[in-house]
Amino acid sequence: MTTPSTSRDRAADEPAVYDASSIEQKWQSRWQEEGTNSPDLEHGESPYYQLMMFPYPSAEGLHIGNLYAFTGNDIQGRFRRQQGHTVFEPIGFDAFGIHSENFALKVGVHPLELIPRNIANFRRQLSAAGLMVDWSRELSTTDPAYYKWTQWIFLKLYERGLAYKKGAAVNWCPSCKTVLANEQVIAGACERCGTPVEQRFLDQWFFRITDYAERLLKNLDWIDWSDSTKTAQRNWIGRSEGAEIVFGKRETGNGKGESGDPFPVSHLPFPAVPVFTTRPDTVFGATYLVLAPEHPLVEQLTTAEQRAEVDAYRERTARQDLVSRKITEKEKTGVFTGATATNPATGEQVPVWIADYVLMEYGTGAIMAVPGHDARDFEFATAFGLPIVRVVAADGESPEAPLGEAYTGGGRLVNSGEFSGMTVADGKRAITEWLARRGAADARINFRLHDWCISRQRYWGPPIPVIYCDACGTVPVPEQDLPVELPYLENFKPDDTGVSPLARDESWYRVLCPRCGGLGRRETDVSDTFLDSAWYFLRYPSVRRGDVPFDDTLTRRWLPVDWYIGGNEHAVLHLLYARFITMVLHDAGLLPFEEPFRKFRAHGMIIRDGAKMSKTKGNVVNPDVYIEQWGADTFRTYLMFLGPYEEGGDFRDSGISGVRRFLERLWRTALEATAGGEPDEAVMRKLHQTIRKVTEDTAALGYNTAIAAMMEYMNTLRAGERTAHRDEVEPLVQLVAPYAPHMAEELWERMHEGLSGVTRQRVLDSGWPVADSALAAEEMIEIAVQVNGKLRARLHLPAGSTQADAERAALADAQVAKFVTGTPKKVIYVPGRLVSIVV
RNA sequence: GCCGGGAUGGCGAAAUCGGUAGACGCACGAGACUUAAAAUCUUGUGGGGGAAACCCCAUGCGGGUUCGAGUCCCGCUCCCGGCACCA
Repeated sequence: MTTPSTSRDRAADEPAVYDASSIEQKWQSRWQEEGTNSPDLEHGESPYYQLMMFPYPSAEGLHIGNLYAFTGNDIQGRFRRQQGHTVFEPIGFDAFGIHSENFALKVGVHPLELIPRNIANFRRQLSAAGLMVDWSRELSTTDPAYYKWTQWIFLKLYERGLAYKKGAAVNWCPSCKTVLANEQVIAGACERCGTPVEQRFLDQWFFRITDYAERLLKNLDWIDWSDSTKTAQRNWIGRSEGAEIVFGKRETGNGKGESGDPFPVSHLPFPAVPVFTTRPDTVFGATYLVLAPEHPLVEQLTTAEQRAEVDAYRERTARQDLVSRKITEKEKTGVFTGATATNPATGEQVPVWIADYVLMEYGTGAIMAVPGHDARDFEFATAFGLPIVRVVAADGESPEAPLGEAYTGGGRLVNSGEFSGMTVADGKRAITEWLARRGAADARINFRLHDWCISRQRYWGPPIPVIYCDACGTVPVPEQDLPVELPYLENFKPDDTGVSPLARDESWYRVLCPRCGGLGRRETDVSDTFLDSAWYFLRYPSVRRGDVPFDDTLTRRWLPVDWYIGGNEHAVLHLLYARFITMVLHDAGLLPFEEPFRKFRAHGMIIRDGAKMSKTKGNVVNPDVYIEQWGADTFRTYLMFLGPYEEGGDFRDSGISGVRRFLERLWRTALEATAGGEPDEAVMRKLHQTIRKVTEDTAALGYNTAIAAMMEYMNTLRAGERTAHRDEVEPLVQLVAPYAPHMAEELWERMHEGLSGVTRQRVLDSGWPVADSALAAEEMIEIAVQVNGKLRARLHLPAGSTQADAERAALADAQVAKFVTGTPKKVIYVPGRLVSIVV
């Protein structure tokens, strides 16, 4: 072995120029050659599944928001790996869906051609960013080997009675002749052509996610997720406790039926109308009823005189799109049906109206209107001259005090018979029980969560694996016949039939019934993209298995996901659906857990120069340009430095240079470091403080402050005329490795050049430095001295100083003495921090 | 309207079991090196007063609790994100 040349000699020979581009290319190809990022999933110790939300591979390429998410995720993964975990950081592409399809239509290229092209571009960009991604287990939702199992999941739900078909309203653009998602309806018009949107009823497949509402809500209490995400899910699930109250049920009864049974038509005009309310305590103030215009009872209730008006109103509502119907600011409209119903509390007859502010899909599709204590009802009652009665009064308020607006606050019941005087809470309970005893009410819990409509009358998605047979009805495609492959359609544009373009390919949809062998017809709708993404994390570890969706052993070993990072824009839909599907598979005995993600954190949004990035503003950051100019290491580190990861940050070009300077200083300092002599004690103290801070902050996503701490340490290292000792620098290279992985590897290699044994070791597998609290401890501490709360002096005392020492030193200080006359009234001591003197 | 999150120097931001406000970085000023520029290095930088030592003011606005408040409480304003006639 030759005499090891020190880095210093080397630095003297050739100038240590930091060439980011060549270093990054070198390490990216090494990682690929050495399989660095493909962990041994069967045997690797201490598995750690670090997951990021997979991207939709758009034609524009990687968005800065994606890269921000991925970098933060990658740093966490690398950090865990250095701490000794076997880290699995997979990637895939969410490439089905309307988004891709619309884009393909726009540019006139088939998605089958377009998507692989986009994915290739994404691969290039993601590699250039230096992500520790396991490319050997990449997946795409559009791959038949993947969506075979998406279809299989549909079958599992179908088997369990959780998939069903029913008619449902959709937005329909009569000009584009297609179904629109709610997001595609802008102010009641089609976002593309501006034509007013109508409602249509189509048969659609639904998943019974509402069966899981209670559980989806309950588990939120214990899963370790961002609070903002949990709150969003809670609101979305929208649990409401209340009662279903029946209006119009005859007290004496006719000997048949429990509460809620609609009376036969012959009983006109008193059919029973069940309503849902969260305020059963206000039933004495219910002065009229309102039904959704499409409520089935409207037909029976409407009197001959009102028929024309009611029909006209219903028709008008039906023409309206689903979005603008739900606009709050809109003026209230409605029509009287001519019928009245009995208020079960007062026994009075109240008029029954229909109005579009009542929605058929929530509760019973009918409400008891309490204009005195509900803002919407108040508005309606005012518009149509309906009676307004006060049944709740705030403490000290007169029961007869007039209501200028709906009073929705608490207080005591008034004008409510024997219940007057009760609090709102007691009244709720008591009145519900009272009505229940008479068969006119039931306590009830309602959710605003609706069943998940998974049907899409589109082309670019996995065909729903169902066959319709005249003899057998709906027949699921047998498992062994999966996948039902999406056929190549030259023309995949949606048309005016309102059914999927797949319905044009007769050779595809004409099949034999798997049950009876007779003539059958495939379902021509495809499933929602959100179904593709509701289970992809289960597939990653088992992506090489063709025979099962997910391997048992691998799943037990790697799932649930240890840490999931993604945007809060998916707080409700994707994250809720993923939880739901996991629960269903758990209930089917296919998964040993019911929550898919142990830990979820939402990253923040990244804006630019104080404004949201958008193509129209022309302030979109193209990662390629920045990586080319500054290098991936600088770009990554800068992205993480601009603000707290969970809050996002403001991207400004001017800030990048500071990060680049920091890395260059590190580069020079490391290569100039000497192995001779001893490290400096004060520097080592700072080093151990830095290790502690970077470790804590990195683990808690405090990337910006972790970077600041490393910069601070770099300033310490470079203070004065000295050359750093390699023991002072090596741990810093390890700390910076998750942030600037290429440079760290290069430095690590150069610093160990000529040394045997460790030469082959990569910084990624070199471990994570451990802070030594003894070495980190300060010898001297600074104590602030306040007099009457104002800072008057700073004392430097030995670390072991007692309260008495500190007080003595404080009072002895000249500056302090100026403000302390006589004996202090009180002295407060905060150990190691301050002395507060009150005079 | 409801639910989250936020407001701190010229700018991005630190600091929240209440305890030295502005770490780190950008930008800017001064200096060193250079024929010069760039790069690099040193140094200064919240506002006001003062020759200085120091003093006063300052974390969106108005109150409060406290020896002490960016942090806690009450009442507002504005910004961002989400949901939105859910009874």
